[in-house]
Amino acid sequence: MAIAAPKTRRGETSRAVILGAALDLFQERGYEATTMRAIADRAGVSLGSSYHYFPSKEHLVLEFYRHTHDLHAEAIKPLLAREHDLAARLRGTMRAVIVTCEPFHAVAGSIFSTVANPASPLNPFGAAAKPLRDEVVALYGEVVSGSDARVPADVAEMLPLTLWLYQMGILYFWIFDKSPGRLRTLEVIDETTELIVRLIGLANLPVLRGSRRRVLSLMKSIVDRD
Amino acid sequence: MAIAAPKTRRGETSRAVILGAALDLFQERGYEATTMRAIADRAGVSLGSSYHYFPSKEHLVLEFYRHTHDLHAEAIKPLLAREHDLAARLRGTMRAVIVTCEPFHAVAGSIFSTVANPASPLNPFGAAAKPLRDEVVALYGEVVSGSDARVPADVAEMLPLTLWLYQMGILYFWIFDKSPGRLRTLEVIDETTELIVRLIGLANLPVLRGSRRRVLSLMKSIVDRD
DNA sequence: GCTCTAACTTGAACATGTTCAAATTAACTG
DNA sequence: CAGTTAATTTGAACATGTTCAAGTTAGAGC
Repeated sequence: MAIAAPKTRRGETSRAVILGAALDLFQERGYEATTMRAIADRAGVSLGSSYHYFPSKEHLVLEFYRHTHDLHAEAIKPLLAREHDLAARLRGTMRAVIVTCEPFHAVAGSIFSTVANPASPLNPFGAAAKPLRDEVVALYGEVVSGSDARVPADVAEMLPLTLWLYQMGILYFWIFDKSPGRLRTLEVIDETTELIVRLIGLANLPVLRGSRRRVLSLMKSIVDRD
Repeated sequence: MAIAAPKTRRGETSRAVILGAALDLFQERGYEATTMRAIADRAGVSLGSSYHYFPSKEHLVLEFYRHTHDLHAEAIKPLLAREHDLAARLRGTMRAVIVTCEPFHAVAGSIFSTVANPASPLNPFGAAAKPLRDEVVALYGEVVSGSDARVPADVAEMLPLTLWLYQMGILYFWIFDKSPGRLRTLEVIDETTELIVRLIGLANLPVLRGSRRRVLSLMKSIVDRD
């Protein structure tokens, strides 16, 4: 059920032109208001041709995801190279998510819900999304490992995955955010990233050690089971 | 955009019979596989008639929500009357959620995603869902207030809302749970409810007081803003 | 250059959520 | 009981995601 890879140069061109049209239209009109016929028209191909490359309208969303992830990863490269304070790295990374996704704010809601469906092949927890999910988790791994913070090994193991979840939470908040310049979300990012880093620092307190072990082993069992 | 209330006895009957057919079919075939035509057929009315009472297929879901909430509230009454230990109350309440929703497990995925859409009138954070949301939050308020746990006032204020969110998280986990008898989710409930209660107990620790204040004021500002 | 095959393209056809103008029903008024 | 009106009911029509059988193209092998 994977997206069929083009086998010829003509195919590659068609695929690219369809995807480009889709991304444009999603941005212009939103996900639901963009019809497959409109995408085909804009791309200059027939309706059926679109379905040759993308099994469904939803599958175009996965490409949309990849597109924004690539933009995001590119955007934070300088930050990750320069900055070594964990709070600053995390804050910068999250801010960049928001900034990168801003052009798609209007679309994001319907996309989010489309993708939240566990039956959807595009569900972030599912198999089809694994390559991209792994990339995103790895990116957060780099945010942590490239910092000078001393993170206990058991925490460090689960942290990237946790931050990936955290990013989804922030994105869901951002979808609802109607404040000018999405300042509200930026405030929440500043506040929560600092809290997260502080909490990591507290994880070594003797009183918290028991709970921490339980939280981590619970998370581990959930991840491993799937 | 609210659901049109019937004005005559005939109307009441029609509405009830349509809703009943929808709930049955959702259970039998799932949300997506249930067509509006099938609902109308089963109810013995015409397609257009269904739309007279329910503006969209999604609106039928809200009724579905209310239905399960009522079942749930009824199911935990004895527990809440008898038990006063917070952990036990919370555990029992969450277990009852899963048990109550079990017949709808197959449907729950698509419903969840439908409802997760911020543009949907049924979004749990939106206006249309407010009456039901308030009821659910109030129920968790009772879970807390009826217990003998000593909860700091500022924590107690945000706790019901937090538990409502927690319930949604558990439900999302449950949707993915394919273990026999949904035992996996029950385990997670047992583990997390205990962690929550323990965390509440820790909230008074001097080292945590600062973070606690910040978390709570952040949550408060988010809730008040909306 | 010819043939063959796989890749690609096409548009009609289908299913389903939704809309709407017209028809029907029931209840109230005189 | 006749007339009026509002509620209800109907089914045809529309838009859009998706499928598919048939047609077209381009490149590999000879």
